[in-house]
Amino acid sequence: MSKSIQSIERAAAVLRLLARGPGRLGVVELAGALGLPKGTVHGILRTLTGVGFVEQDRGSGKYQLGAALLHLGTSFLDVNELRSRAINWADALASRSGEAVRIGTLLEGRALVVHHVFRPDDSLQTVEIGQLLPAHACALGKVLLAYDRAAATALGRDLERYTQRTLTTAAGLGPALAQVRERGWAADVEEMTVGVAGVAAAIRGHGGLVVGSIGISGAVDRLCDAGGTPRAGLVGQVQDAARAVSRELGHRW
Amino acid sequence: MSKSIQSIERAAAVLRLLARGPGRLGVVELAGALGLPKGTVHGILRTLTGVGFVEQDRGSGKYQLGAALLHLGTSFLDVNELRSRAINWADALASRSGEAVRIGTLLEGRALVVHHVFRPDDSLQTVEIGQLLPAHACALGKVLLAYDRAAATALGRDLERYTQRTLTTAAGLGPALAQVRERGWAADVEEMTVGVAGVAAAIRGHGGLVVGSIGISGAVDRLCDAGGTPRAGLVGQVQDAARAVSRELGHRW
DNA sequence: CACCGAGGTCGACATTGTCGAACGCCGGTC
DNA sequence: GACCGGCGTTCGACAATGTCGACCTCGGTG
Repeated sequence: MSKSIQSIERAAAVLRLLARGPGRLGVVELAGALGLPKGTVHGILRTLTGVGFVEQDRGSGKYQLGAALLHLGTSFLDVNELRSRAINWADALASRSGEAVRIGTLLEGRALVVHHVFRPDDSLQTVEIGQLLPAHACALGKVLLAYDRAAATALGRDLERYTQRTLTTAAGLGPALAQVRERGWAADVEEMTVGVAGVAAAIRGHGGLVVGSIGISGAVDRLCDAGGTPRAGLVGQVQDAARAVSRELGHRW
Repeated sequence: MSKSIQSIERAAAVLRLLARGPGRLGVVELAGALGLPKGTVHGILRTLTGVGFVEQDRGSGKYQLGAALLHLGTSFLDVNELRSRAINWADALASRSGEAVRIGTLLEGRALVVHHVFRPDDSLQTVEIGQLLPAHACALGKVLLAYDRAAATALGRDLERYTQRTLTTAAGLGPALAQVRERGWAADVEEMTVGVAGVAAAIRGHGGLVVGSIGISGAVDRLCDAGGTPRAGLVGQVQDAARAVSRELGHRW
């Protein structure tokens, strides 16, 4: 691959920083984070503001993400083949299992939620589409890591801890991923949130490459038996759904 | 405002084209639409692919939007003040009125849905957050146009027709917007979809500037009386909600 | 099998973005 | 209330940078 266009890469880096940072950021903060002169960063921000990707807060003068990105994001959902092919199967899995279903794909070493079906009861739930989950602490992400060696090694040694049970070392995660490959499914039991567990399996595309993952998540005592192991019936349902989506994407078993 | 950075503007134009076009687009299609040599467009696409804003379909070689945009879009929702301040009031309006609630803001002359609360029953409904609605054919959009002369004039004379009742001329829309300003609320009765009506009112920010709109939409026979006029009670509820959000944003009445 | 059109590459050119210094503004502080 | 420091912003000279069109490779087609 030849050279990339510098200014566009920098603009993308600015947007990524604004997405990560909790709120608004100033010119000098961004310049510091990127190691660029503030004049340069200001020019990028001016342009991004012009196209609606960034908005400036009047008064504080700081910058935040702009509305145009929201439309781009949902437009992505419209054309994303993984999602559109999987929607029906996700609905079916949700009603059969009685749990919330999510579909994930790998983005920058984390699991991006591209689809989300609520648990089929009337409880309060929020849409999680577009969220980035820590790959090492959820079933959805473990599946993705298990079949993407590059992403798994790029995570580094020390992983962020969310609960007592989070796998926080490469040494601990490696065997877990091997087990995922062996069994064909992944689980997370209170590794990200206390009281919550998940089960997921891989979705494969044309050439057998893993392009995403589908899984359920919910209260530990519904998903797992007394020993803390995911119920076999649910695991089977998840695997069936993953296979069905894979077949729909053109993968031959 | 000084000069903007050319390559970033072009990259944004590419993304906008990809978002508009229903599916994937090729290098030459994009180059043709932008009036640029294809070598240049290819360089932009290569860079956008590198940062994850664009994905290339293996096999066809065509390009589509990338996953990174989804996360940026939802990150925008997290920091958007209009949305975060309005969420509680939107929920309240939905349960009081019994209808679906949407909050909109102006983007490129159309109404961008930044929040959406389902109608409080168990019917099948899809999330509309991120959608761009035609401003001239929905209550949400009419409110925004009524208080933004620049956007209203930029629409041009001939507007797209969706139903028999769509206002398709500037001559027809002008008085309608004047009426919105006068009454303080807007309505659309089967102007975008047959059988569906909507009512909306303006949300004002700090300085009294209109920053968005909030409204309900649903079946005509629920929202309107026999004469096809929105029920006064519902109009009042929408106006109350709009006022409440405005107050929360710092607007003094 | 030649042809067309697709996506992709390459290198010379000068346009284009970069950079650092200087400006104006605001809010603190002494 | 004069000062200072920090912010976002502007400006212009320089050269690094992206642009552009010709060229390449590959599939599908008549």
